[in-house]
Amino acid sequence: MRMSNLLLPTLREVPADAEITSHKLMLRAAMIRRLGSGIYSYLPLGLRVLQKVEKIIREEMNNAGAQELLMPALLPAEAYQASGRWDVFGASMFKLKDRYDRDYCLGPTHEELFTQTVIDNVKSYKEYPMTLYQIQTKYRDEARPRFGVIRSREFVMKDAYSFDTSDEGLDESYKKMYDAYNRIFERLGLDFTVVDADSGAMGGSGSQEFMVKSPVGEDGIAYCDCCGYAANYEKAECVNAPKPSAEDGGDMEKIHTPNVHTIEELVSFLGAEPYNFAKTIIYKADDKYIAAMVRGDREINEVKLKNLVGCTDDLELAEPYMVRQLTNAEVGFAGPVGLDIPVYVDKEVETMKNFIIGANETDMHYKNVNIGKDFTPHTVADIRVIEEGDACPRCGKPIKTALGIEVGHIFKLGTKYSNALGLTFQDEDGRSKVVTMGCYGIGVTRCLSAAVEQNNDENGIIWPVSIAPFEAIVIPVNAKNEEQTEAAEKIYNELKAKGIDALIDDRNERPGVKFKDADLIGIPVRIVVGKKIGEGIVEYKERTAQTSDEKTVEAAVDDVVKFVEGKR
RNA sequence: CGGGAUGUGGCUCAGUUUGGUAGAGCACUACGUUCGGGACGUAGGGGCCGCAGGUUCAAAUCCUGUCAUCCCGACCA
Repeated sequence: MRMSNLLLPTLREVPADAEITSHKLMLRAAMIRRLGSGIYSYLPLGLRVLQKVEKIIREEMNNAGAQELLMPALLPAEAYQASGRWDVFGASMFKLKDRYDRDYCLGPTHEELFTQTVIDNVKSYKEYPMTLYQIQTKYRDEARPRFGVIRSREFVMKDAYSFDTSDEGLDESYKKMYDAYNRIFERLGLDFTVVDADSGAMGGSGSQEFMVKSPVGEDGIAYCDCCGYAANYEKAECVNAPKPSAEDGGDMEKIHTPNVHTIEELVSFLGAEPYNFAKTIIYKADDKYIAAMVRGDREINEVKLKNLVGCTDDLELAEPYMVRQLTNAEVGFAGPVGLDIPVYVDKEVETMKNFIIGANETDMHYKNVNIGKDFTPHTVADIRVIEEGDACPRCGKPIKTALGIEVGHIFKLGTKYSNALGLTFQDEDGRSKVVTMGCYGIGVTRCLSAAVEQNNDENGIIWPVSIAPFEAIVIPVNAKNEEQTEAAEKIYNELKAKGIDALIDDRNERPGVKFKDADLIGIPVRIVVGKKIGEGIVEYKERTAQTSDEKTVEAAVDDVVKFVEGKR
């Protein structure tokens, strides 16, 4: 590609609406442009990267035996109504009507459609197992689009679905996808971690996420360097870490604690430690109210709690007026004693003796409280958020935590959708049996952001060769020097003849501008044709994170072409 | 959906407090000088100041409403 013909409006200044590095760089490098909140256009450079990512995904999916097809994005409501997700997705789904007032949506994910396709076209056990996939634009009306294409409302997703006649078959199909995903993200040049995950709204039994560790990640992950355990915060199992009890060992006693609402205030007022206190939070679960208790220095894991309670809508904090009504006190004094709603207690609280709780009375707490003696929990379970330094649930060593960008997620769905929609197959014995499913997603456009987020320096993007928009750029230093431009054209043509994605900066710009743009858009190899071309010598340089202290290397023209070839 | 902020040429922003003919830098066009890390000079083009009402002799500026965008939280590839 000739740079003089390329739509590449690079920006010197950072657009004001970009916050994180990858978003800023993708805008500056003219990969994307914003059209609305969470809606982006891909300019030629961005599209090239997108297509390279898609190509890698296709190759690995095809190698794993999956078949590509393409579904519509505009979907009649029926399929989603049948599975119940028309309501479950609710506000997150873009819904619209046609001229006859019929309901449609823009597809947020396609379990229903793939399931229906198999129902319509596959009958016999002989045709299983089968894995189908597509790379397609998805639509989700996100509550808060953010960070450029990391969380956008229109995005490209690779979604795959496996169909098996047995649980063992599902395990096998799942493993194939798991392996393919590892190869894909390795080829994309991402530094990623596979974590156990909650299966959330998708339903089903097991699920894992592919996380790119990054400070701008939206998910918390806990991992152990010793045994390799890794899990999303939502899922990470917690191990009790008992702390010393308060010394006072008498019976439960009500104490006056004026204007003490928070744990911190309580700590300084009573001279106790946060872990001597158990906090009680009132939640609204569907149309019911429940209470949840964790130790004072812990946080409630709402995903675990929601799964435990089994509510279908979102679990949310109870409204303040309801807290007042249920506890007969101002917010901040809730406790389990005398509370007329189910109390879910974190298992760590069971290790506590003589602790302090709210007394359901303004400005009052109880001390010397003990489970069993003073109140009875509805349920005791793991409902807290894991913390850095907690014991690893597998090997007991201290756990580490990080933030991650979720680039892939794989699920064992089981029979959730096949049951709901009626996907069965006829077995050898002529009986009708239910198909078991898996589903496997990759946020394709999100991968671009993740790659940029992980690979950049103060000068711009540093693309891994596998997904770089161009593999090499040829820069004649002086556009008006014929010897230089001719030599540059020759190298460019040789690179192209060898099938290398090459770019030539044939613009009549000063060298500084060309160098800055080449760095910004992150081309892996830069070839500069300058003054020494008379001696048959050009320079080349690799774009790496160590750009500043890496030397350019002089070489003969032919050697440079060979070098670029060797980088692939 | 709660909390905070911002809307002025393609991009970054000043001007709003205290109403009085719309500004700068970058980008763009032409010419000239330059040419190894985002050059310089001269001359140009481009904005109903988010939108709609209102107050006023006069509104980017004051008032009301509305829309949009971003950030912080609850949700997800």
